Amino acid sequence: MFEKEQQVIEEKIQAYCVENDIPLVELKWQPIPFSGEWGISTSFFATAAAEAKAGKSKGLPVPARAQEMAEAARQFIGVAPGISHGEAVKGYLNLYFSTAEYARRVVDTILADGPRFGAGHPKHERVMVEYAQPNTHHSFHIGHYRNTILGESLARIVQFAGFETIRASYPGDLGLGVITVLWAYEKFYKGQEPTDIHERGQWLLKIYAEATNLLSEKENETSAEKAQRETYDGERREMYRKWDAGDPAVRQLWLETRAWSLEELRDILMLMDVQIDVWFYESEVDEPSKKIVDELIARGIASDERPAGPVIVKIDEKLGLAKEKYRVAVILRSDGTSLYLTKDLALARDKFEKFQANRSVYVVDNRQSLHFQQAFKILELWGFKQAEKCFHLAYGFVSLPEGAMSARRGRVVLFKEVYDEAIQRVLTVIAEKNPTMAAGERVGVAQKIGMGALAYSMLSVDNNKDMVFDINDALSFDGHTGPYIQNAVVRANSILRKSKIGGQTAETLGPAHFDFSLTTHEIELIEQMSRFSGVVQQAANEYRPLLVAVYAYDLANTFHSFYHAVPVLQTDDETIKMARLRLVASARQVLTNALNLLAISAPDVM
RNA sequence: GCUCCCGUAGCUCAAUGGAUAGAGCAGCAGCCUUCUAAGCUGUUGGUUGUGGGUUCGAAUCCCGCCGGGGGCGCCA
Repeated sequence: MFEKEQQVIEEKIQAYCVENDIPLVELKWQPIPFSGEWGISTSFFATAAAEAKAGKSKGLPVPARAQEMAEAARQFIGVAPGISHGEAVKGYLNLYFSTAEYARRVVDTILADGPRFGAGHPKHERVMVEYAQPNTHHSFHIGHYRNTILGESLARIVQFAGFETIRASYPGDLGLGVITVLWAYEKFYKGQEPTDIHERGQWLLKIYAEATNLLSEKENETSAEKAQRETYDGERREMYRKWDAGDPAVRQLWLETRAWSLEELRDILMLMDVQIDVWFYESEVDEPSKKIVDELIARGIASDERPAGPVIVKIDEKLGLAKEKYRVAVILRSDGTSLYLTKDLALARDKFEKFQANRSVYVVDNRQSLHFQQAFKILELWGFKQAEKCFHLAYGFVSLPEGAMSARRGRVVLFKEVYDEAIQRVLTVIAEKNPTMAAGERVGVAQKIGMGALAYSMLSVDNNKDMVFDINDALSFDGHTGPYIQNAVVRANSILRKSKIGGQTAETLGPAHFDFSLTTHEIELIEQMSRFSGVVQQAANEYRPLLVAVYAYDLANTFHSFYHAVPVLQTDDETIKMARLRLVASARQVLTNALNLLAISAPDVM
């Protein structure tokens, strides 16, 4: 936020080094990492080490020489604009800001920029983020939720950082699993249909689990049971064949039941405040993907082993690798039908060519790492330049305390169940903690808090870590949680609500003066808020919503401490009161902006 | 066999080459006639799985080993 001042100082340090024949390596600035102190610092270790290597050192150990340089640089810089004083400590040069001036500038900027505070400059680059890829004919479970909240948060962060952003969903509407549901529905449940959107979606999952059970080989099964099972399987295969041949009745049934799943999905996305820009369906890239296979065969990249075997790409061999790494990938079944991998080839191309993406991020769990490595390598072999702009953002999969989730066995935790439970639990807490809250307001508040708790529990764990979903942890409202951060916003609100002065609010009152003795709580608050845009950029560059989640918590923590220790409305001095009111309004704004990047909104009261 | 991910306080997790490895939960001791106690303050708790290496400096990078999980020719 203070680029100009920083640049002036950098130039001075560079001048100092030139004058003294010091090979300056880098100037990496970081905030002074001590709470309640405000400024920037840089170390001289790298430069001192470089000097020693170049044989220019005077025989001093690196740390001592770094300290010497820091001290000399401090003296050389002397008086710099915006800097109150400097100090050289343990090889670091610490420069402290002129508090009053910066405090005012930070607060004024936040209140002027409002919801845009922290946003990056336009990057003139378009990023497509693909997430929310549940299979149809199943129901949306808590693993899909991790995927979706991660993708949505990433999309918001990338967009806020200044990239043009396209949100893409890719439901799996094809394959044996889907056909299994169609078969069982037609055979056992035809004509039935629950009316509620969620009941209907969940019912399909139940049918799937039942059907899988009927079709699985049992231990000690009798010959009659075996015959029964094989008959069923034959019927299912026949259903698949009909689908592939475009049989109107089967296609009609497929579209109808698919719509049930998609309606449920859209309803959940609405609850999550997710708006998808582009819907891809596996069924739509099915045909185009087969054409790519033909081309790969024609160009000798793929080997066609039909009819005895499938169409394969021997990736390691093509790359001339000695050890097996990308293996052999099957890109077309021997019967000519496409696979998941086949379709991803066509989809990748469409993303860049039809939607003019410059980068393509796939938010998919880490069990599919090999799949994407293969897909990207095949694209590369095919000569598709943008293959290098494809990035698989892998995240650890979600399991349950009793083991992995399994749709087949019906052992899943559905998102909707957790959502309903969340609201019930929050309503209980409201009844206990805020009994005066208006009845009509409670459900809306409960939704925000419940969703905040859930979202934060997912986003506050780094994406590459596997996670065991425990509903009690996920719906905790104390400590390191979403509601803790929401509560900071609510407390700020409460102060501001009571602060109205002649119809004016803290935002509309003019600039406040901070030239009084600030407490460490105030300094820390201002320091953290000034770092927000840097956090956004880093999170966008590294595709890591976690960084924003951590930031939001730290800021809320600082605000809670401030709230407890520093009086605002009870301050007698009007100047200080104004300044603090604007500080509170700023904190509320930055917290709100950060929460928004996590797809969390704070209620007005809680 | 090959390959990917993980291992940090009793538990769940931060810190990804820099200053004193930090939070939450659990435990202990305090704080509501004072802007919302879903909060605040204090405190207990660490040989960062292990052995080497690189570096002025390693939880972080490299190699080996141990432990856990995932993936590997016609599932998605």
